[in-house]
Amino acid sequence: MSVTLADVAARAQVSPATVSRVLNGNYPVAGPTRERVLRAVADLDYVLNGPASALAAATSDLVGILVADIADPFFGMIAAAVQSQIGASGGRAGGERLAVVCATGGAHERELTYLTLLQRQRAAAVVLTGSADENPEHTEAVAAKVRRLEESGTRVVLCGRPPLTGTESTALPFDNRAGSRLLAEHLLALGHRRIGYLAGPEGRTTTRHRLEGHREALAAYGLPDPEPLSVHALYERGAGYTATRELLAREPDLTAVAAANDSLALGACAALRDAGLAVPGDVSVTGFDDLPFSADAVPSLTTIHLPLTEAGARAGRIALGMEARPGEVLPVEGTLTVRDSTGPVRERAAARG
Amino acid sequence: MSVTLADVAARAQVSPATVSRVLNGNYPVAGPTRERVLRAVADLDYVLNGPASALAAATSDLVGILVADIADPFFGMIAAAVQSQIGASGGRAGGERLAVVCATGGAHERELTYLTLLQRQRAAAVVLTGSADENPEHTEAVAAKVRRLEESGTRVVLCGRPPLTGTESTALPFDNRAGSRLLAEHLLALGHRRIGYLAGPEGRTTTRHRLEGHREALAAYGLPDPEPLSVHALYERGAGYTATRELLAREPDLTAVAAANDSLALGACAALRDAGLAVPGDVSVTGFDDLPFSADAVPSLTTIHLPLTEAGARAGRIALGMEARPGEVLPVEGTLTVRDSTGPVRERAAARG
DNA sequence: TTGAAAGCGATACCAG
DNA sequence: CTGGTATCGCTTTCAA
Repeated sequence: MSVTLADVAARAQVSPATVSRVLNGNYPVAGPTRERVLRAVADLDYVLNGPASALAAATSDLVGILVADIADPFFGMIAAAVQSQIGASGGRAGGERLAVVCATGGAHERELTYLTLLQRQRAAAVVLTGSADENPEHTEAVAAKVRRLEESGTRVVLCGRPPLTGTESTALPFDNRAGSRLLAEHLLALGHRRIGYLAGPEGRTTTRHRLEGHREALAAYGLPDPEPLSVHALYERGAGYTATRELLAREPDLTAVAAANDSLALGACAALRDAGLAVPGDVSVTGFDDLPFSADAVPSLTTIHLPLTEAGARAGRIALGMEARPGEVLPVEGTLTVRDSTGPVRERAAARG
Repeated sequence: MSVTLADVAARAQVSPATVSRVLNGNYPVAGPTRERVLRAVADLDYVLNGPASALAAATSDLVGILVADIADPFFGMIAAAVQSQIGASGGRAGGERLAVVCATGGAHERELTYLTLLQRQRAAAVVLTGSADENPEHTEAVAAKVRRLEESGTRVVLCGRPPLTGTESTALPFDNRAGSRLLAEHLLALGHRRIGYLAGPEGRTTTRHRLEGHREALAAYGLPDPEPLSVHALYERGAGYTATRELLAREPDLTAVAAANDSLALGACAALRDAGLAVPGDVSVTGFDDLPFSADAVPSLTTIHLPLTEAGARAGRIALGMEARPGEVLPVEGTLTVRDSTGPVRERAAARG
């Protein structure tokens, strides 16, 4: 079969224990001995057996990252940042840790399934990203699973997600409510009064918080509850497209559309274009997440800058046990970034003419 | 400690062997016995120990996916498709397999590092995506690593990447040359003659193949070699921005810009806008990858439709050993999709006026 | 600083 | 169809 630690030990004329110590670098080993071992490792082209060491050490080098959708750059950026930290250094066996990225599709059930799978792998840490399902039963089911993971030594981090009470997990929540409020205030300050709102899917924390922020801003301007101007849709471009067409059919005199995330905003742009409405000027579109490409798609864009990379990197460090105490909550604040002016309100009829 | 298979066996009054058989479902077990075991598993809330079974079985439930950049939807779509297959069914222990996504940043060195890490994990399969480094030494180093992985039972799939000779890996290459040629032909047919070209980073297979296709098209029209109108840049939006500004400064009379991938195209759009050139009409921009959001960013877009989802799904199935014979090459053809008209050539001066 | 040896928890072969 | 058990390769006390 393949080369084992014993083979290396034999060649270096030391005991397996010593080889293990050299490889893990967690025990003192004399210089010359160390050299000899490393040479043997190189000579034999030896690669440690991960499962075997994980079994013996009762922990692995894997870090799980749960996201709703890998193809969505919102999660991609977070995952990349987490990985840049966990791959950077540390880890057992002088090695790097590997990121297991799991796409839940926002389905609660798959979230639990993946947590079990990661528990099975004895993952060193798990990072849960994005919005959480608000169903109390589901929340409790996740909390229970998290507790079990923690009992078996897995560190849990919540990134862009509310804290999970009764667990030791560290939370890095985003201030979605304030961000959304600022976004709406921006449109209101420009004079918009009939603002369509693309809310996310129902029953998710981000959806509710962002919608609440939006409402607060309108209320402060003495405007009626925006309920009739809001549509719920999945956080996907296609859903944003459909929802916007629906909104336009229902409320033809909108002057602006605010979206709860950038994917929805992109869909809105496409829908407006197909409806014969030019995007900058005629109807303003605002996104939320401030993804790099969004500014190209939505030339007059106002977004809330969520420091995804920073948050992901922090999550990664916490996952490695380099920061934070158990159960700590470290809010990640959003910053309003006006990418470009959304311009003055125009009469749709005129612009269309 | 935690519940083990032996505990389950005791509670179900069967041997550990039987529990293992029930859990893996790969040996016949009598109905009633099976029931009893499953009940015990549920009662004890038992979760299989992944490392232990991987050690005993000499293979794990992990599938590695190497990508250049997780935050790039090009790779995100492929990774999502691979995952949809491998998570769907099969796998040991009636369970699903987990995807380990590794971001190499296009760096050859990290590619080898990750392959070693996956070898250490005894990954069931590895999917290498995207362009390959053309340096012969590097190619040989990767091939050697792949051979070693294959020797230890890991299946290797190359998705959107050229075949690796001397290995048993299955390749699903894209026809980059033909795609790029079609793209340039499209612009030429519209009357463009001074076409800027944003090539990818030097020394990568996709860069070369796409550039060759571009050149072939120009040559067929009797145009000079486009060398002076080409700029190499990393496959990133920021690099596309910089490269386009550079190109515009050097060649002020361009009427179109073709980009070797969509990230570059997005950067080009931003650069043109900042340079005071409107995007549709004044200068045409073409992307390559046909990512969902690109059409929003580049309203007059022509792209080569690369069936990323289909290719990823096939890669996933092959990784599970459900398709293809060792060493097989299954080309994935691109299809020219004209998303929208890039419109007639206009005099830049006029458009600017 | 190094070695010997007892597990870690499942798998799969060999019997029955 | 089920049970006993050697084995997988490494980690980590405990001694020396």
